[in-house]
Amino acid sequence: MAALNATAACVLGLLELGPPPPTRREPGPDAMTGWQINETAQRSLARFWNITRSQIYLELSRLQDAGLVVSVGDSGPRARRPYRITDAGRGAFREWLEAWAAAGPKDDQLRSPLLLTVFFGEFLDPGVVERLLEEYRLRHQRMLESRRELLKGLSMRERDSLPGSTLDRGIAVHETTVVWLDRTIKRLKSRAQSRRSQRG
Amino acid sequence: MAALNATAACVLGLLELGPPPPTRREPGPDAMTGWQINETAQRSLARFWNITRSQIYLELSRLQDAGLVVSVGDSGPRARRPYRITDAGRGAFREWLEAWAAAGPKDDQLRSPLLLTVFFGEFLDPGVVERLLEEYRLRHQRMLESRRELLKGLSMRERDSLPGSTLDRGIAVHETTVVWLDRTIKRLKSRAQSRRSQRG
DNA sequence: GGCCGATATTCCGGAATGGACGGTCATTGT
DNA sequence: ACAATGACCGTCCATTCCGGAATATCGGCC
Repeated sequence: MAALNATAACVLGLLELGPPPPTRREPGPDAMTGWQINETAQRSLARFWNITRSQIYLELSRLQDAGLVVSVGDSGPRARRPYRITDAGRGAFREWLEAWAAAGPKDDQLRSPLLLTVFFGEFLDPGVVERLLEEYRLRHQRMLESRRELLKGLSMRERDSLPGSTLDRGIAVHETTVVWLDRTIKRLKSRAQSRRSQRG
Repeated sequence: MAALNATAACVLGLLELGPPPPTRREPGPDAMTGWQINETAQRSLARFWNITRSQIYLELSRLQDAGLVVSVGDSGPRARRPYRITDAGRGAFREWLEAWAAAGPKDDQLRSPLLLTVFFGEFLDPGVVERLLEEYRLRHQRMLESRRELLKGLSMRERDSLPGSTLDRGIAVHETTVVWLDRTIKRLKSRAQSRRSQRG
């Protein structure tokens, strides 16, 4: 059987973790629809591992062909189709995860619109850059707060768990970003200042 | 003319910035080969905006078709083909950049093997996770140092420039990561500890 | 003069992206 | 009762992105 790709592995992983208890809706025990998988992914994984809906659905049908998930019969209302992970699926996921870990550390791949804009910022009007950075600051501040709320809602046990640590790191990065944005905005302003005084 | 994609825009931007003076080789003034563009990108952009060699070459020939770059005649030794940005290219880049900035803030897209492993870490042997995190720590520590070196090599003016700020942020993020890794490793160890004492 | 490693480009298959599209169901207003 | 609206849910598509294989040229070294 062909090796899993990252999205397929994540789908399996999320299925194995099962639907989050609070949101748990009809789709029987430990079954999730593509839509639910996507929602869950967006709330957890997506912060550090991008995933798209279309790819999730694609992988779900491939995983079904490979017998790693099964579509549970009662498709309920609408066209939604809940899937459950099989034993073969659990095995494949473990295998993938072990190979993944054994492959050793790999660099992050990032696409940061913020950093790209700053990098090419000298070609833009300083005022435009400054306004944009202020907007980013606000945005990161908000995210920071919302994630702190999230952390508050966790039990001690959850906070110390490995998935909990990923939240920790999100918070740290947002904090760092806000501080860095403040510094960068200040620099921009002082440069504008000195340019004005040179001219005047 | 069709809108530029991100890679095409980056190629134009890098061409406009021109080859870095120290490495400057034959390819006439302000001309760069695909290879050089890629090298430059990997040293600067790539930290926060992923780019692949194959896409660079693809976009170069498209940009040439669109008249935004020209291939300068003297292809020198080997099959290498230097390109220079045209006035139309400069215009297109400015346009793209302004539209990009005007579109407002956008979230980063990240693919972090480290975070993904931690997220699914409960399915792995704790020892394996711990070793892996140690390796990541070492790696980030090294990157941190190399980027600090880079910063030291910059003039005051360069350090305060917008591209210089992106370096700043890289340093901040690596620092944060090392601290977070230490914390996470410590937690892992203490969990192993308490599990052992429960059993014993 | 032949081999090797660095330079340089091309090509390809698969994965990822983002948005458009088309249905279905629940609610709400009339 | 019925229409309209909007939230659900899944599919599809064009394009971009990714990584590595294949290829070819050159410089230096024995």
